[in-house]
Amino acid sequence: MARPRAFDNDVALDAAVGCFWRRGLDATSVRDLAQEMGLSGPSLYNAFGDKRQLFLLALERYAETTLRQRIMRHEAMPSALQALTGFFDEIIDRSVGDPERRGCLLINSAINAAPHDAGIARAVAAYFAEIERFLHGRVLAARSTNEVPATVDPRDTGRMLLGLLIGMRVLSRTGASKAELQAMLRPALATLRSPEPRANAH
Amino acid sequence: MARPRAFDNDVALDAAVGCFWRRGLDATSVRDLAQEMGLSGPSLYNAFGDKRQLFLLALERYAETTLRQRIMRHEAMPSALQALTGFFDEIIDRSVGDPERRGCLLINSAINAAPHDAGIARAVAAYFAEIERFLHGRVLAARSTNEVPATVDPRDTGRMLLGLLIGMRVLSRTGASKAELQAMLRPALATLRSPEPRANAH
DNA sequence: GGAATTTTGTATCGGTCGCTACACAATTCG
DNA sequence: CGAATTGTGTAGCGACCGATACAAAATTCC
Repeated sequence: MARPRAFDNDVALDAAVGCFWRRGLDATSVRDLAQEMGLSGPSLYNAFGDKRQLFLLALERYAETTLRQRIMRHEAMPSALQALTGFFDEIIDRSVGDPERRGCLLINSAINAAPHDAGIARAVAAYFAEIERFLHGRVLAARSTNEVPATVDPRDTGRMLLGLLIGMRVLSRTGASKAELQAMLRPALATLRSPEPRANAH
Repeated sequence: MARPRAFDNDVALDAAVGCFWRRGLDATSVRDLAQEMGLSGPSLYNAFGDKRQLFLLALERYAETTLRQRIMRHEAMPSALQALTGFFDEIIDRSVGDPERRGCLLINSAINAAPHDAGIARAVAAYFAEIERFLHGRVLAARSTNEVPATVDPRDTGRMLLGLLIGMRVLSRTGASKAELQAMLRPALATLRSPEPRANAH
């Protein structure tokens, strides 16, 4: 009923995700965004509202294409314990495999956008809660199948793994090596695997 | 041999630390800094160089007055295990006790300043290394006095605790409660205290 | 083919950014 | 008391910021 758009919405959003991921909300200018998204000034405002709304849309796009997709893929695995280890292994690989060392957009946003904006803070907290729900759920599932001993507290352990995940992502942004990331994960996973050495020693 | 300065250097630096701590390097303007530090424009440049140099000085001031002071205080404790638990307890208290939820300046800087500035990245990595050295050293000391079993790997565990510390600081910036921070720490410290249940069960 | 509607590109708005030129004030040395 | 040196305050530099006015272009409905 009117002139059609000359760009693909999701492709443009992915480009915006890349900008915010690299430089954060404040350090990314609307001109940077427009250029990287392949559209010019007013088209951006016409399609995505102002810069803050575009940021929120980019956060949701990131959560959908990166976070939830990864969670669902690992929740479908038969072994809950392998889902946890595979989840972290994949994050390590993605972290050190990124030559730009962007870390995680959600975690970056928790630091540099959330404190000044209650709406962004609420969104980021909700995404964190999704991660924690996954971790907690997998620990719970692994316990129910005796992959993990009953002495492991699912809620506390889920939170610990979330904290460790965040720490790994921050350190990966400052250039931590794959070996360092694997090392810091090892004691935490060892807790899950064999907190009672006598039980599975042979 | 000339006109004396009308302000105290450290007092002004502490004010700069507060600015950068709350809002980060990019989001803090030189005008904000000058006002909060109680001096006007050119005096700031005359005394501290440009904004980036002031930021590096503020990082060092923060490390000296907050980080190293806390590390030395806990390294002086007779029990290395209590030094670790006390270190984390204090950080939890400081985190939830801060009404502005500023988190940790070093960690905030790792996210929003380090990626675009190799010098800042190097400084932040060095401060992280100081924390890791403390954590690693205390685990090592606790192991040598059998406060912690020999099965605990000091290097891996030190790195894990550093990652967990970072995660806690990030989550504290988004408004995590004291109970949540304590919960995520619990499984990690439990690993240190009793990784072999049969040994100290009674 | 118009009328209506939406997108696109140019040019630009007021505001803020980091930073500094310049004149003036305050101190030490002779 | 000058002379020399350093800190301070006013004013303003060019550059960039987020956001928009406006007209031309491209589509659908009739």
